[in-house]
Amino acid sequence: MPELPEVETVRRGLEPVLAGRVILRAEARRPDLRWPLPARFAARLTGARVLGLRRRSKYLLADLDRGETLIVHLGMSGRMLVSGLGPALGDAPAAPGRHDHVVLDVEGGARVIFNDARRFGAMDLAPTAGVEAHRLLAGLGPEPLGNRFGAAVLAGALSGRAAPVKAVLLDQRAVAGLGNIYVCEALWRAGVSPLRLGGEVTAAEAERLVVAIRDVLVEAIAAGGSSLRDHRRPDGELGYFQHSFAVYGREGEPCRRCGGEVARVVQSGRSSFWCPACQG
DNA sequence: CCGCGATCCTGGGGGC
DNA sequence: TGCCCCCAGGATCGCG
Repeated sequence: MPELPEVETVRRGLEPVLAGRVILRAEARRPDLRWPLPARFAARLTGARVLGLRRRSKYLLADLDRGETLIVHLGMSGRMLVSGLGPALGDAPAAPGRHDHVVLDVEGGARVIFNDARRFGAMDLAPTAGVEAHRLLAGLGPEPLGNRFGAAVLAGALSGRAAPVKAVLLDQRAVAGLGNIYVCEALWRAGVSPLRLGGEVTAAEAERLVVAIRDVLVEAIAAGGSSLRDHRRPDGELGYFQHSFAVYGREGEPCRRCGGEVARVVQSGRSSFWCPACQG
């Protein structure tokens, strides 16, 4: 599910609930997520104060006052849901249900539940110092909205690659945080076919791709992400960027630029949506 | 090293 | 209503 804009939306929703607060109680209801939860997971969280919430690519990082950082990946279907904000809001802490794998009760009465039907999500705890060297984070490329990403960096990642540009953009080592939706949308905005080989992408196209990637991510974050099936904001509300898709999920519908028909092609098992008329 | 198919898991939607 | 097949926002692993 969640690509960078959805994870950033979750981070922003959790921050006011978690930042500066003590986790009074933690419960691991199912330890077998994508990988097993680390030893003494609940005990290491219980009593810890959350110093702040960061995002790296599609990972949420909660820094704790004990020198550890909670690393969270939402996988395909993961959600972080907040309840218990108080009777004034008509909201009592939700009783954990099916697929609610981790429950955090926070100082002040809020409850944060990690729900993940498919269990492709993951959590781990690691020392805050050097957390960027954690095995899940070490190989990630630059943040697309950060200063270390640009046309030269992208061109370098594409250069010499025989894989389609679609695959290179999905590979988190080239640039970190894009998934199937935003790669399709960025390629459409840049006028580049997903089928083009990485090594055949010109410098001008790489520049257009950088602009397109940044624009689509910024717009999607402002919309609270895209809610197709699984994505929810922590307050349960939906994102609405799905209404702005130019190509994703629009096979057979008219291209918003040229009126041609949006096509779908499967590349390494994932659907690519594109306009053959205006993506060369 | 590179590219790609298979794989983990569950649920929703469409067709019959 | 029920069943079956296909599809899904991710990322790793192993094979050729």
